[in-house]
Amino acid sequence: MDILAGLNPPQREAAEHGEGPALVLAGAGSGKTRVIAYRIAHLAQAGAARPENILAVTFTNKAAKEMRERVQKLLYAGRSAEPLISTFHSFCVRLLRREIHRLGYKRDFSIYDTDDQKRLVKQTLEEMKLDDDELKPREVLSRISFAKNHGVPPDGYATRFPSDTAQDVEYIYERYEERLHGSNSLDFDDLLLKSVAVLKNNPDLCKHYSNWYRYILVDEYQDTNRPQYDLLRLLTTSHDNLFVVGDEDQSIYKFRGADIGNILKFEKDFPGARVIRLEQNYRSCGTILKVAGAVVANNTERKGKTLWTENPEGEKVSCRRSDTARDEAYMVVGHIRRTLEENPDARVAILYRVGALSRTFEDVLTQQGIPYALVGSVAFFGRAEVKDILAYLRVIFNPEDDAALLRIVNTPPRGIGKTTIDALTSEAIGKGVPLLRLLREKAGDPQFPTRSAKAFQRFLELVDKWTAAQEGTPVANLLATVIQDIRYKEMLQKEESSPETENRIANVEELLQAAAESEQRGETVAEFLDRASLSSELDKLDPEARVALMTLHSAKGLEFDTVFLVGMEEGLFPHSRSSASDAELQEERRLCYVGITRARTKLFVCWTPFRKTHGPGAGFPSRHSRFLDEMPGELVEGLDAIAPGDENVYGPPFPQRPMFTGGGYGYGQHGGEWREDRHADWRDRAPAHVHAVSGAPKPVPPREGRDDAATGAATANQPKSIAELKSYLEKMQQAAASYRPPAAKAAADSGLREGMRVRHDRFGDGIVLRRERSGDDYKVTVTFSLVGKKTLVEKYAKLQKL
DNA sequence: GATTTACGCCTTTTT
DNA sequence: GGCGTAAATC
Repeated sequence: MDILAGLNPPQREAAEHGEGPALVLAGAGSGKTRVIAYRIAHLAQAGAARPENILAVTFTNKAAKEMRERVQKLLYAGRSAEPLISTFHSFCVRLLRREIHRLGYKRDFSIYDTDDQKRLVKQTLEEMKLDDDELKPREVLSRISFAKNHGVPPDGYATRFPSDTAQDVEYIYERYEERLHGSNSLDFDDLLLKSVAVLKNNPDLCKHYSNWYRYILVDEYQDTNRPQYDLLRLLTTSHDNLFVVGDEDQSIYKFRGADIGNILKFEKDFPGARVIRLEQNYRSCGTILKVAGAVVANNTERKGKTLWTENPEGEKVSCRRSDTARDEAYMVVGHIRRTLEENPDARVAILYRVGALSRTFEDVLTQQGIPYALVGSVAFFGRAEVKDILAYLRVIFNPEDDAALLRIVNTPPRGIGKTTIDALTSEAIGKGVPLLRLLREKAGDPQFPTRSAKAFQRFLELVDKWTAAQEGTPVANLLATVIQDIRYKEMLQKEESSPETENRIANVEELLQAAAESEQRGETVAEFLDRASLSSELDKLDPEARVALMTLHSAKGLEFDTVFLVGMEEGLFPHSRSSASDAELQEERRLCYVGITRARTKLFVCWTPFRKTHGPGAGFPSRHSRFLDEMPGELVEGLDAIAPGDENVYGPPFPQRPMFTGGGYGYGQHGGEWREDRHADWRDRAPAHVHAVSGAPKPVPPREGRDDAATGAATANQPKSIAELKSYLEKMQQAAASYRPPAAKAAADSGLREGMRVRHDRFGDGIVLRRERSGDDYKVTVTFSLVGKKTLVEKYAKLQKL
């Protein structure tokens, strides 16, 4: 059977490509996963390579899993050997578990997550007696990560990246690396870097792996970073059968070190590379594709390709302006409701730039009883209770894992307090000795305070007991013993008794279940821990879910019938923190492109001038996203709500500026020049744009070229007349008035009394237990039938009397 | 040393 | 309105 029969000519050309490098430029929805899967199957079936000599790398577990399933469908099931299809990170872990001893680590190394990393940096900061106002752990970490990924060792840091804090960072970086190594642990970056190092330092080993993996395929090549690139180079030392698939227009991980240059210069890096373009899109309607193309055409950093489709043109894209974020949510959910009524099998997604936007949509969906799947909250393995238990396992497995030990040494509380820990930690660091070993010394040290020593002894006895039992005990049983010994569930119950507790206990149970399943699959403890470290929330997105909520980043690679792109506002999208340079702006635009191209048949783009950022009172109107301006007016219905007017009525167009976080933004006129003024009140200035002007919708005039000024493309959204300006101002004022927190009224007298039955948006129905003054507001304690007792601030709770 | 309360910050994106 | 850390209190 010709397994390639279902492919179009360029897809087929790619799948049949023989030896040598190849670059497949695959536009959104052009079937790139398909091409990789078919190529793997083809290589194996045509006898070019044995399956086990094929390596395919992806970025997410989800993509790897999908790929595996597709390949399995194409090849006969039940082969003894299978191609290795894995993420970069799991491939590296696999490699390192075998080879890391060559770098002076033990094979039982731990993988530090962000929490662990932060803890480490924080300790060093404390030790240095530095205000963490000056240097935030997160910032330090990202600078360290940046240095590591650019091959800059600690002692070269300050010279290479001079700044007033560079010396401090260099010092922290140095300690950080020392302690990581001292804990026999690797951080995320290390997984790649150490893999590269081990291959680089051992040419024979490198050759061995390169010989083994005769054919290497890479998905999402545009997202590779420098170490990933280095790794691929090393793995291709004895051949150049590197087949990469990517789309420069979907490169959205620069902040994480992805280097779009890798895909742009592939042909230079791998001379003789065959380049294949996949430009036929099988996913979206013509209109959606054109809109996406028009937006991304504003980017300069691209190889350029034009997607086309045989799909119908479809409906116009709909642009919706709402008065508030809540209205936006109601509007979107209303559409979803109708969509699902028409077609219960439809798959719908709400996509946003920042995760914080999900809440309002969750509220409204819950309220209306529409089930949804949220990607990106706290992942299962990120839950505190799960991490606690796993930390126990980590310590048993790698006794040098200080970060894990610090996490569990007083969880549950066993009388080993912060002061004691701090003292011991600095001593351990000073001596360069793992914390657990120091604990052992102290437990037997007669000079040490007996109370603490006793506590240590009890703790160590447990650890020793588990360590002894580890061999030959199934992980799940081991974990069950741990949980019992430390009375973990009891601790959870003691902490708080609410539905949340049950949830936590359920999570602990689920972890045991996961351990048992892992065991059944024949995985080792290490493999179980590795999977926990490398898994993410996206991996378990229910593909059956009708409504999915996620960030634009998470949405890459997915597709939906209907997509709502919400929060299309300047400052939010493009995000203010990503609008400083043209390169960042281009990345935001690619993100927008990714969002648009997720939609199969219908796309909504939504915005509101009044999105409450944080806390009440910061209500400055925001401008609609410039990406809306970049969409062709004739393909988008509803754009006229942001009606452009005559260009010259009120002088030059207002410059577009990012929104500044922290205090709203505004523009004030000073000395005849528009400039940013964070404190300018919007009422004091002419509006930057007009919307919802009654009647006279005017098509958006064609935009000619781009204004490449540093401030971004200036657009013409001017009020058309004084009358319109007035009505605009009135609208704004009305909106602002209704925008005040309900507090003002509530504080006067909400009429709430103890014993009353009330309803809460999220918590459901309940009874007021207590109501007491607090400042110029009331605090109410309510027992909800669903979630139990909660104390709420009346002005925020928006309780409805029943 | 542990628990409770207050405050300040938040909002990039994540293998 | 939530979360995490710092300060206050037992």
